[in-house]
Amino acid sequence: MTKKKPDEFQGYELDDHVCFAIYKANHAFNRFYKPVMKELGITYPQYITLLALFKKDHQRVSELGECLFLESNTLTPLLKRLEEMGYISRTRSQEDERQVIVSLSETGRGLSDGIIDIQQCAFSHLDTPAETIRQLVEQLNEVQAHMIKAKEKVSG
Amino acid sequence: MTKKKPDEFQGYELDDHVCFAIYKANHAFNRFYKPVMKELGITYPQYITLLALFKKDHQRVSELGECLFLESNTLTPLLKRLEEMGYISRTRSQEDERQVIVSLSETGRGLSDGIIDIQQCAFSHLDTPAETIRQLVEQLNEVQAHMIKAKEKVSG
DNA sequence: TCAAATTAAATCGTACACGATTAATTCAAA
DNA sequence: TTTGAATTAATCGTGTACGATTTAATTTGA
Repeated sequence: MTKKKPDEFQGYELDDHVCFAIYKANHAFNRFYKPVMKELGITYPQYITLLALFKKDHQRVSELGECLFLESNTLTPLLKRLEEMGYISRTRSQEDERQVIVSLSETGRGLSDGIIDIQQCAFSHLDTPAETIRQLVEQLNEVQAHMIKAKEKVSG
Repeated sequence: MTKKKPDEFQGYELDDHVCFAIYKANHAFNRFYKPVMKELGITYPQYITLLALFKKDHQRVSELGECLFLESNTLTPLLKRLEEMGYISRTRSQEDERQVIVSLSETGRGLSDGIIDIQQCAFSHLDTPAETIRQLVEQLNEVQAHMIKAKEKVSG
């Protein structure tokens, strides 16, 4: 019986801390962006989705899903809300009626100004050298890649 | 008119990438842990909650909320599910009837063995030197702290 | 050519997240 | 001591997430 008792349980410190540190940081970004995005009338996931459309307009639902790591079960209702608010349009492709093309409306494009201001604000508050942030992003992407591989190995 | 047009929109690269990198890494951990936790009959948030209880048993709901960054509106239903499954008990405090004390059951404590194995598996798949991970965690905690401060300044 | 396999999105059920409100208890000040 | 403020959970409504299934359109192969 080499297992620790619950009262002494610390978990495997490092992984425990990485996953929890990421959980906390993600929480913090959510909580920062949520109220400021509310002033634009959108949620944080809707903001992330719009960013993807700012970068590349007229994407299919599955294309958007690939870059956001979401599927139609999550995206469809989210996109319907953005459509109801008039920020995007959803139209069936002519060539392939199965595909739905998501496009920014004029109003939707107009959100980019407010979003730029908010991003600038967030970045300035990070108060961290650009190079440090660049390295952090690189490391996070590595961790992400490793965990995706881990998932494939462990549970398909 | 110095603002970029949507087609050229890149956002403020660094913040954009940090928040998105964290979003993606969090996703990856979620997707790794979800199926393996399912074999134990629990969800990822329930796993995080149990970790907090392994570290300190008999916490109040608000105490748990502080370390998990969650409030009763999220925790109450989650804890009720853990109680229904027999992993914890929820009892009103004798001294202060407003407080609910959350305690691990024998079965709940028994989960720690399986959880240790899973954490070991996750950590080994990270395939990264301990010191590197330690630094990453530190940086993430700094980013988190900065964003919490940013939120306070920007939207109370 | 036309039925079977494949693909894309939508739908459904369950479980978080969270702002806002409510209910019950305790504390505190007049 | 008694009313009003403060505290603690719980409740409610909306919006993600996601596994599993369904529907509709396209592709493939006999």
